[in-house]
Amino acid sequence: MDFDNIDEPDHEFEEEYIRNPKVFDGLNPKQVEAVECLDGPLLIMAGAGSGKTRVLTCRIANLLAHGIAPWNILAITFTNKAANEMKTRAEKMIGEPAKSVWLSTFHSFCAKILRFEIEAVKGYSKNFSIYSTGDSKMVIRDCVRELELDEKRFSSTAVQSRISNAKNALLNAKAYKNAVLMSQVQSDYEWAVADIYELYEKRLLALNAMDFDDLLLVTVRLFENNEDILDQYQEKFRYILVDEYQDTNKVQYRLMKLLAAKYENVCVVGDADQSIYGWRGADLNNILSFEADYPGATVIKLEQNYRSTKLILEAANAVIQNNIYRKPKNLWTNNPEGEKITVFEAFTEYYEALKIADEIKELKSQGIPYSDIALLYRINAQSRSLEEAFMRAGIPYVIIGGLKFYDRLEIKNILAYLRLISNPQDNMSFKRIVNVPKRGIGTTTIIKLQDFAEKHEISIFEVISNSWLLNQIELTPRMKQNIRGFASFILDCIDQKNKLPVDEYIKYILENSGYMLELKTDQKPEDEARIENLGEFVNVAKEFANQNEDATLEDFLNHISLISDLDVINEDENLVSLMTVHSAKGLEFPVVFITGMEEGLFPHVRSLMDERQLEEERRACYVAITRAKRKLYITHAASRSTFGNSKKSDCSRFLTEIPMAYLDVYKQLIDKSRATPSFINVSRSQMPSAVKNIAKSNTARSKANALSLEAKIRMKAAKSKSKAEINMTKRWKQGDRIKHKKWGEGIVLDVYGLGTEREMKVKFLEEEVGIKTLQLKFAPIEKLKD
DNA sequence: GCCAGAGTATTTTTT
DNA sequence: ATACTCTGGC
Repeated sequence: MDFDNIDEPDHEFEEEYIRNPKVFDGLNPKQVEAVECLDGPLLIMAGAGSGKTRVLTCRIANLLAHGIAPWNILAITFTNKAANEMKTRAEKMIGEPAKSVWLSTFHSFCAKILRFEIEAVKGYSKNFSIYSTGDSKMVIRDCVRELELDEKRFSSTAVQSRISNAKNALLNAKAYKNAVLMSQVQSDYEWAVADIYELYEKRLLALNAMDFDDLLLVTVRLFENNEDILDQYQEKFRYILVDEYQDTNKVQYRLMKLLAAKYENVCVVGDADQSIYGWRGADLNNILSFEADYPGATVIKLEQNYRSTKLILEAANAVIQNNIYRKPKNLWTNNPEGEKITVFEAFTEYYEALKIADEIKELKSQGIPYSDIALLYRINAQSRSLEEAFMRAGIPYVIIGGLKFYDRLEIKNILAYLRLISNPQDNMSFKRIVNVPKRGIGTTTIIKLQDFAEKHEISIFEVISNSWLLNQIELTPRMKQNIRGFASFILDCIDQKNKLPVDEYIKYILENSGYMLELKTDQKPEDEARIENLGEFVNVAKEFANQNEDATLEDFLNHISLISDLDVINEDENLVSLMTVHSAKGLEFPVVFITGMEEGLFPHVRSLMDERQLEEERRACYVAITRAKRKLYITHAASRSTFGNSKKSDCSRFLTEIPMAYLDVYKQLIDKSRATPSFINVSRSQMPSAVKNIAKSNTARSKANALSLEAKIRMKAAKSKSKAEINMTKRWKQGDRIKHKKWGEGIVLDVYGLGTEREMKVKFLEEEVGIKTLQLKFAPIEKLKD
């Protein structure tokens, strides 16, 4: 393989653009334009691999070069990974001042603001706890129980997602209740959810805790209700950059809108084709209506891809073209053509994994390091079979995301200690560790304490740390002794707080609580790993303490609550990376395997019913393909087992959307005598006669699939045509400018529905008209030229 | 209060 | 297939 020049960008830019060679070095004209445009609203439409991060980093550098103070710049990303990446790159380029730029995720940005300003929000104090999804589910479960609702019907997962959606749409419990009241279909389910939400909201407040969504929601409320505070931050963040803007939801949109309102120096970067977070409220309209939002905004398109080979990029384009709700664009590359995409079709996921492991060993022997290779899958559960095969083959790997750091029991426990110490109101944390290690304080006792605390509207910890209160409760003297022992330990810890560096402090807690001792003495098989993980946790704390010298316990908790995995990808370690397609966003690898390319898995079953969701799946597939720089593998299994029983599965429609000419297809042969599965090439060029028939049927099937898909699209078009209205024959798409007889000019935000039911959402320029939904068969509209 | 064994939901994607 | 919750006996 000859890819040596693949990372080298064009040097065609004009001399006059070069002011600061450091800032503009190696950028193409479009990129330079983006880096140069510092003032006013700016939308950068950055295709996959078009050097987006680089442009953002250079733009920050350029702001600094123009004398803008680093603390006046706010850069928001979606994941910690992206934030870290940009931080490192900025520091490399700019040095020390880069450290003073506020560069963080939406969530940690809000957490930071709230630690400063929370006093302005009624009911919260600055040592509030941040609850992960798991924590908040527990609170919800308690609420459901208290309301005596059916726990099966109102599972914490289902309710939590409803509440989360509501919060992402800027609805608090009261607003949600109103929305249910106003809606035509008032299901009893929604009513109950509204009740749960109300109680949940109340509970969190009493616990002095926020869930992830609250961080954003409360910050928005804070700014909305306190003009002076908002003004202060508008002044502070005079320059704002938002990455992955296509993934912002309503709350995030509002937050940015508020912060940018004064100076409008807001630069957003995104790619509508890479929007894959619709399920958590991401609203494509945010990016599509940016120009309408900020009249006079500059728009720059970055369409040159520096990442992938021509063939990979073409394959990605071929797939994404099947999306109907999409603005066409032209992503191109100067990179070499590259190798064909290799496709493996195995019998089962077991063989699929085995074959991949085999191939990776082969790549390794060709001199490709493990760290150049990534395995992508649609759902986390797929990682298991892959892991097994890797372990057997002795291939070192790392799973990115997935098993979350704070989801491990021992980490949850030590975090609960820290949270209780920091925020004694936090009853959830209290309950988690009051009997870890075993202190003889069981559920019955805890319920007694909790009932008493609730009756007097105080926290459980307040009850047990006060002998007089404790004596009001009927308990055996022995039990009281146990409880007092626990209380005095926590009080002692509170006393010690911030006297030691966090890592030392954690060690102190682990030793003196007796938790470590219990893990060491109990001969449970999993304890060894738990001790190791706790050791790792101490290391993380140490790292944190070293980097943030006078950081408090709260700062540490803040940091740790918002980190999903042990983010720091050890780049020096030579490991194959395993991750979901979603967590691969923003990353790139020389060699990529996309696994489980099957109908029902990718696209996932739950998206098959809805066209919009299916298109989101296709975008996810587009993201997956465009992660690959040089070599792409796509694998699928003819049968896959879920919940223990195996089911036949067809190859993914997305795979059939890639022209056969780009593919090199291998099928598994029936050969039970071998330990390793054997595969045979069935691509037309070198087809052995023995398998010709298989290959034929395979090709025929692909063609049939492709045909039927095309036919479907044509049918849709025909259907709309048959209704003869002028509007229906036109191809309306997002971003079109239109004129309405009554409401004047507007921008199409969304077109959906089929045939005569086809509708579109339009944002009209006239302020009081706002956003309307129009039925295409009736609406008196005409298209305006761009 | 504790534990073992039965019973059950779980699998979309993340901060 | 596995991880979590619930139950009943000690």
